[in-house]
Order: sequence, then structure tokens, then C-alpha cells
Amino acid sequence: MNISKIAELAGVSKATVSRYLNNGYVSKEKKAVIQKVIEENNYMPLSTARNLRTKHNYLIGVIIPKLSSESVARMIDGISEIISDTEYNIVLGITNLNQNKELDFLKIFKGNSVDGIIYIATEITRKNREIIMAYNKPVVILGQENNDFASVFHDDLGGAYSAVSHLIQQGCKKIACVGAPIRDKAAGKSRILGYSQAMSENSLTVTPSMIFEGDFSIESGYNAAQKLLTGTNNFDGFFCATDNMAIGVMQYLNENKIIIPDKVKIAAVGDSKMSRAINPALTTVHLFYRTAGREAAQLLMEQLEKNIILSKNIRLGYKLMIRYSSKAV
Amino acid sequence: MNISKIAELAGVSKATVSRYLNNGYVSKEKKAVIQKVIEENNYMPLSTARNLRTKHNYLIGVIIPKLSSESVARMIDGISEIISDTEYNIVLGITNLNQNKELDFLKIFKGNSVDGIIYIATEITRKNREIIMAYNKPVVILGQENNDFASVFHDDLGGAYSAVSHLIQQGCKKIACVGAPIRDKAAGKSRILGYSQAMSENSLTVTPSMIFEGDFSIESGYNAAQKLLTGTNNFDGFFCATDNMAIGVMQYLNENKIIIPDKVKIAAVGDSKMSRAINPALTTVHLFYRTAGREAAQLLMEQLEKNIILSKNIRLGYKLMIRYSSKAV
DNA sequence: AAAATTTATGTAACCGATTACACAACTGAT
DNA sequence: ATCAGTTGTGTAATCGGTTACATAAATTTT
Repeated sequence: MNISKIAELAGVSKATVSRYLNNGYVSKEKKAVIQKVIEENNYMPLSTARNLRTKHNYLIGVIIPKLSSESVARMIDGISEIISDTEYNIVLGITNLNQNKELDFLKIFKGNSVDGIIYIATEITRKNREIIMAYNKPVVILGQENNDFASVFHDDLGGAYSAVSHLIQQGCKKIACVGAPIRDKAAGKSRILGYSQAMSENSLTVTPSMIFEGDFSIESGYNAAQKLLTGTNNFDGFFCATDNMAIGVMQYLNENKIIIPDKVKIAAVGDSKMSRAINPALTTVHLFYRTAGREAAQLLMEQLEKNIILSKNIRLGYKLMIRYSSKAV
Repeated sequence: MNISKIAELAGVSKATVSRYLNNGYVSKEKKAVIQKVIEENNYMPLSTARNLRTKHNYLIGVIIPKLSSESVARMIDGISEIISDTEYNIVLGITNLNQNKELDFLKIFKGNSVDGIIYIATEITRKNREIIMAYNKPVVILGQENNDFASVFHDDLGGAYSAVSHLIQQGCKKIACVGAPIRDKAAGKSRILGYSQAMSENSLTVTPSMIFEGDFSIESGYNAAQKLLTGTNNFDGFFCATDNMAIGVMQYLNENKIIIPDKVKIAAVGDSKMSRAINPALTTVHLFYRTAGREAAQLLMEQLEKNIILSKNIRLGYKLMIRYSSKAV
């Protein structure tokens, strides 16, 4: 069933049917006939054909490192909240933290004709930038600041800074840092920087041996605690770049009967569901992931609607959620 | 830049360029020229045009209730693992547990021309079935058994049965059940059935007041515990249809100084990351979500490749992960 | 009442690829 | 040397919509 058959059955030209579908000039009488024929035949225009002519695809590509991460899931939920009011749909590109896959998806999406891209990047390399530059459709970088393109990001540095400052206020003198990979600008570099800044502003020294680079996993948090607590190191605080790694740290402390928050206080970033569920509840920085997703989607939609390319940058705040893991005793 | 321009620049017809792109007969010499021109111009064929002609879209629709659920995330990870080896991409339909949205997506996907659908359904109503029936492309129902269409699902009943049997073995006599909405065939109905079956087979009575219907959330687990433990009820065990709700139960027990597993033992279903992270670690049934996603994707791919519609049904097993929360004291 | 505008409709071109068909040239088998 | 099969290429049709253009009728403005 196609537009020509419908036109034939309705006794009009296919142009008229097309106008009916796109709210063009059609008389009441013909409207009624066309509607009837369409309903009877359960006709639905083939989007491919329309897309070819109109150069619209009503698809936006979303490139993400992985799904099984609460922060990513929340951002996508935010995106989908905005998208679902429009006639756009989301095409997912899951890279599994593989740099080449990111490039692949950028290429595929270019060819596969999505109308725009939301890109949750870990690291934006020169190559990535080149591809995006050559892409003549709107792109929004989500989760990290970027001056070349539109971006929506969190105040990772500020968040980390506030968490570490809080630990210091609660009496910590020697705070370890379990960071994320530094090539990850937002979760890695910025949060470690926030840690360092808070420490130095409070005249607390930071040595490289106080910092462990984890990989986001619970296990790496566990390993971090194990490694950091060997020898004469007697930390009284842990700052973790992610809740997940903090949970690993807590597991290790637990197993070794190091009481939280009596002996060691902990703070992290993420405010995941788990941070509230575990015992003791974890002090952590809330980042507005869902809002970030919404903002990114809105920014993309604005560009698609107005058919322009913006390079607006939106920074979102944070909120320190103080819970039991950092309580002064 | 389109195929005609490339053809012109390469001094051949566009048919030859198309053959070059699709591994048809092209002489070595022309191949070289075409390749050069394509590279110089960074040409990439417009998928819309190809799709219109070939009736392929290289897109599969994945309908899910929500993303911020570990089980769903794991299933999609499994799907994407299989998909990423092909030239297909995933179009996401997030329904937010809204029945109408499910219908909408089924319709949109039909028009938007995805080549097949993987449908993680909660409840398959008559209307849903009708739409899918009318859809002449392959559909795989993921997460619940279905005789009308291809499906990949877990042994929810068996899993729940084994968890409850285990609690009984550990000495529990009076076990409460925190279930999921019964209209959810898999997580709701089947798991409650598994609970009931294990109880009755061990000559333990079940009354309606021993069952609470939660909504998947941690809060509903908390509320369930609160409600179930009022009055003279003195449960010595809790079976929860999901880890999330079990965590809510544990929070309540914790706050009320009811020691786990000494006073009350707990078992759940899901084997989420959280179930390992919390203290005490939660005994829970592992379901092979990632595998399920892979199987569903493979089943869909098989149908797409062979251009047939199958209604194969694949049941996956389970594995009881025994942890501290159900330890006999 | 004439002119200008809006409404209504059909014809045909177009979007950018694939592919059936025709035909030629080359290869190998008889 | 002839015939069949494989390889190579161009022309033109096709997929199913949208839209520029032409034209006519209905409506509004002057």
C-alpha cells in the first residue's frame, strides 16, 4: 500500500494525498474520502521515501560509552523526556569505552543520516574533533565542556572541591583520592583537580602516592583502598570520583573492620541510588544528570528547528548530599 | 556530493559507482579511480536513498520500559554486543511504563521502518498483540514467554522457587513476599507463583496478607516491610521479586534494628551490582539478562538474514547466588 | 465589476541510491 | 573456430514520497 494506490482509491492525485498528510490545501470533501481510504487500508507513509525528499530523518544519534552506568542512563532518560514530545527518535551508539567505536559511530551517523548527535564523550581527540567539524549537522557534547561545539556539562571541579572541603571540615587531615582515568576530562581530570585544590587551599599536602587511578568499577575501588592502605599510610578520609568506586572502598574497609565514619570518612560523586541504599549511607555530590540530558536535547532540538548550528555551552551546578559516611564523631 | 557527481568525476556511470559500493563487477582500473574520487571527496552514500530502493533500513527498534534499570541495561548491552558486528543500529523506544507509549512505538516503528523489533514488554495486551500481528516484520519478545511470537525469557518461576526453597532450607518458617505488579507476567506473576509453590510444597501456608505488591522501587520495598511487619506478624524471611525492593526491605529492617540474617533472612531476584555491594550481601537469583539480550538479537538477526519470521521460544535458566543475607545462624 | 488573493487540484520533476536489461568484450571449453 | 559463460559497463526504470509550477475556481479587496 503506497500513496499512489491510496490516491487511486480516493479518486485524487497523489499530490493531494500528500497535501492531506502534510496539512496542505485540501477541500473538506476530499479530506473525508482520503481519510476513509487511509483508515480502511491502514496506510502509513513510508518514512524513507519522505526522508529522501525532505532531507529529514527524525532521528538523533546518541553516542554513549556504556549503558550499565547510572549516570548515562539518567542522561538518556532526560534526553528521551524531551525527544518524546517531538517526532524524533533516538538511535543508540554504544562504544563500550572503545575509542575506535566512537569514530565509527560518528561516521555511521553521518552516513546513516541522523539529523543531529548528542555525544557523551570520555575523551575528545583531535580525530574526533575533525570528524565532528566536518559534520555539517548539529552536535551537542554532553558531560564535558567543549569550546568548539555546543556542550552541556557539570561543574565537576566544583563538586569534587565541595566534597573534599566537607571532609576537611569534618576533621579529615589526610585524604586519599580514588580518581577516574585522567583522559576522561570530566570524571577524571576535573574531579582530581577539585580534590587537589581543596586540599591545598586547606594547607594539606597531596603527594602522587595519595592518588589512585581507578576505572569506574567497584573492584577498582576495592583495589584502590587495598593499595592505598598498605605500609604506613593511615588515611582518615577517602574522596572517590564515583560512587561505584566508593562502594569498592567501603567493601574493603568493611572487610578489614575499619569503621566508617569513625576511623575513615568517605565522600564521592554521583549520588547514585546505591549511595543511599548502602550502609552507611554515602556522602556524595549530586550532579544533575537528567537535567543535563534534557538541556542537551533541548539545545539540539533548538538547532534542528531553527536549522542553525550553535556553540552554546551550558554549565550545571551540583549539590552535596551529606550522609552518614562523612559524619564527625 | 552524491553518486552522480562521483560518477562524473570518475568518468563512469553511476551504476558503476553503485556496483563499486556493492561489490559488483567493476574492473581494477575503474575501481582505483572510483576509490580515489570517493576518498578525495569524503563521499558517503546517503542511506535514505539506498533504503528506499532496497527496503532495508539497517535499524532495529528496541522498546523498553525504562533505562535506569540494571536488568534492562544489561539486556540492551547484550543486544548491542550482537548488533555491533552487523551494520544494524538500535533505535530506542522508552515507554516509561506507559502502555499507550508502547502502542505508539509499535506504530512509529512500523512507519519509521525499522527492520525488526525487540520488545521488552511488561504486559502484552490484546491491542499490542493485534498490532504486532499486523506487523509483517520480525518481532522478538524479550523477558517474557509468548506463544504467538518469537520470545526469549527467563525461568522466573523456577528462580523464585529456588530462592524461597533455599530460605526454607535455611530454617525460615514464615516468609513474606514482596512482589512486583502482577500484570507484569515475568517479574510479577511468575515470581509470586514460584514463591507460593515453594511454600506449599514445604507445607507452609501462604495467606494474601503475607504478600505485598510493590512497584520495583526501593521505597516500595521499604513500605512493604513496614506494612508487613505491623501487628502480630513476625516473619523470619522475606522473598523479594527484585533486588531493588529487597534493598528497601533491608533499609527498614536496619532502621528497626532487626538483624539480618539472625532474625530475618532475605532472598531476591536479579543479582544486581548492588546486591553484592550492600551489607550484608544479598542472596539473589542470577538471571542471564545479557545472554537474553544476545539471544534475542541473534534470533532477530537470523530472521532478518533469512528473511523469514520465526516463532521460536528460548527459555534461559537461573543461578541462585547464596550470600550472607540468608545465612543460617 | 474588476482586480487581487486565497483555496484547490493535477502534472511532472525530483530526492539519490539500486538494479533489470541490453550489449560488448573477454575467457575457457568443445 | 564456435559457443557458452563470465566479466564489465551504460541506459533507464524504479523505490514512494514531496513540491515547483500551472491552472482554475472561489473568495475577498478595491
